[in-house]
Amino acid sequence: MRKSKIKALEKAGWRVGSTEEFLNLSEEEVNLIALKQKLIRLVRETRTDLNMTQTELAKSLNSSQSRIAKLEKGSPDVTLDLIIRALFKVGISTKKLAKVISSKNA
Amino acid sequence: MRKSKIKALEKAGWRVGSTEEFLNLSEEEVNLIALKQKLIRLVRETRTDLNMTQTELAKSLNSSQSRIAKLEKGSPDVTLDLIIRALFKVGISTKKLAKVISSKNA
DNA sequence: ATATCATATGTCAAATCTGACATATTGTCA
DNA sequence: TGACAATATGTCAGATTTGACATATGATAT
Repeated sequence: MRKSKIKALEKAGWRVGSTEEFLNLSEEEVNLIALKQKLIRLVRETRTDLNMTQTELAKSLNSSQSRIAKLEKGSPDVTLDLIIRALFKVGISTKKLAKVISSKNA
Repeated sequence: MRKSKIKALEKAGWRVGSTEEFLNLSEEEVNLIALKQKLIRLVRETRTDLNMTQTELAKSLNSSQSRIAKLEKGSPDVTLDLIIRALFKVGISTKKLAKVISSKNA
């Protein structure tokens, strides 16, 4: 965004900044969200590769289809704990896990 | 198995770690616990390397010293989310994170 | 089009986790 | 020894996450 435009917007009463700033997200929260996104993608990819349904994965985790759907959709109330348990359940190794974590976001 | 059950059993004198089979801990729960242990170690190591106190780390995370103490002691009620946020707060990169995750337990 | 299976969305009570606080323990100085 | 800082432990009310359920939407057959 052009500086002149930013100034103009600020004059009009807008606060111009990054999305993170707007949402008041701290650095480690941003990093955590990015990490979750990578892992969530991996859950869905791996699950579908195994021709497994959300319902099947849910049952094996003593969870429910709706929760897995929320997980894969990135619902903010899903913990990293559940994501990681799902990953282990679909057979992801710590090595693969590490690889994905250190990879750049798509 | 629920954490509350594990806690109850431990209070009653059982050692959970060594009686996995009897307690019917599933594979992904065991893996999750092992993963947490690795990361917990990394939190303490990195924090002390930075000459940072638990109180200081807690404040920067809007948490409390007692929670960080529990985290570093491996209290079962501490989520992976909090552990990872702590790691990012002490400056761990995703690369380093990945390295530790794929490393063997000491 | 309709039957069927998979996924998405909304709600909620119960389970779990949280920061806060008090207090105890440990370590480290003089 | 005692004072002091750091860490550990216990408790708890409030906040968040959970599985469960109902239901909607989507996808894919026949």
